[in-house]
Amino acid sequence: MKFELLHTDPKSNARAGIVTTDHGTIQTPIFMPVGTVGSVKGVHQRELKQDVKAHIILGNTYHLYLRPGTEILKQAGGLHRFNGWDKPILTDSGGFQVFSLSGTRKLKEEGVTFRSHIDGSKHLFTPENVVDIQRLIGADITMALDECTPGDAPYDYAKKSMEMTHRWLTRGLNHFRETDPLYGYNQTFFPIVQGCVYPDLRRQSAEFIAEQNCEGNAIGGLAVGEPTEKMYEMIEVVNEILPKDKPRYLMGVGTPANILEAIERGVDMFDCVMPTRNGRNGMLFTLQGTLNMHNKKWANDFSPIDPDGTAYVDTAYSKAYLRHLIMTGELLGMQIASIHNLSFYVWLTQEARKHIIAGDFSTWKAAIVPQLMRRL
RNA sequence: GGUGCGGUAGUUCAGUCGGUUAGAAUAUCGGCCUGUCACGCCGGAGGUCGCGGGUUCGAGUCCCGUCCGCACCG
Repeated sequence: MKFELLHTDPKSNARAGIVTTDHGTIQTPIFMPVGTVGSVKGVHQRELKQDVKAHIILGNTYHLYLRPGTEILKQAGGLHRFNGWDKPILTDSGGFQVFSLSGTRKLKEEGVTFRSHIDGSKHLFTPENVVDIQRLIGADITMALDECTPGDAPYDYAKKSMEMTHRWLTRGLNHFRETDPLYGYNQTFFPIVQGCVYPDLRRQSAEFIAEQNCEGNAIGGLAVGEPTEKMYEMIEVVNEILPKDKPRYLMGVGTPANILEAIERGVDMFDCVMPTRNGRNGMLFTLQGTLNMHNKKWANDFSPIDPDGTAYVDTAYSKAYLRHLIMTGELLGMQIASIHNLSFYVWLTQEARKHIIAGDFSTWKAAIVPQLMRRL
């Protein structure tokens, strides 16, 4: 993997760059659609390319390991061959599941024991075997196993957790460097900054992560319950330390406004389930603000879903029709909403990129953030 | 015409031996969702218990009448 930094905004830390992988390039800043089990829910690969214009999608180690399992993925020749997506893929390590499945897991120095949410069976994830699984999945960008601490974790817990995440990182990275890709193209490995909402821990973590000299770095443990301003503050603290010549990936964030604020603070890559999950649940993100398609006021609004939108669905269908589909639980409604939201998210990051290159990012951002936060 | 069963929220239905403010599902209205256990979750509103009498301290519940629906028998 290679990263080329093209422009930095003179008035902020916003950057435009290009990540090059063996499966193609990624124009940063970029939003990456989440495809947990090897599918971006409700959106097929052709739409991801033609409408959403995704540069890269995610998969999840925990979910893919449980189903279909590594044996099938190996037989398939990796996830790209399995799901027909020939552009870059990034896999999360399962670190988020350490957080989200906290009711059914046990943390130890060795790793984390999960109880499968599907059949209750027990599985051990270690920093090393998570590398092995991601080798088998064949993601272009793999992630270290971390503990994503909740936003309200006490200082002592956050510190201990961060230190373990660092020890896990050393083990995972060593194992990654000792092993080879399986399918004839390169893979890379991103470490993850933790430290909760505590600036000194975040600095300490960012310094440790920066020392590893990986090809890209991630910021984790944010948007997990802490106030939004704390999140922005932590991004600033961390990005003062993370190397400028490597891409920075803010994991799991966020709303359109969150993303622009993070871009302004020097983040290059994002992923979030919001555009797909909230889309399936009837929420639309647009440049004018968010719409709840459940609201009665759209029932007879025959105007296009999003007149400013760039996707086919934005003008092909009316709000009234989309509301009808959502209210009747039609799969097509979820598909249209997902395609619209993902298109908007990718468009938004690419628009940010254009403004960074043009040199007017900050004024553009300041003008549209209040719009994005409106509720229509 | 007779007999039986039924009539409770917009809809489909629970409702104990007669006992506090008649419940559920669904629909509807509104909210939530941040490295997906998530086509999910939370909440609001919605009732002259077909109608009219009666018994009772108290009736959706028991009795009488009546209307409507369904089934069966003439």
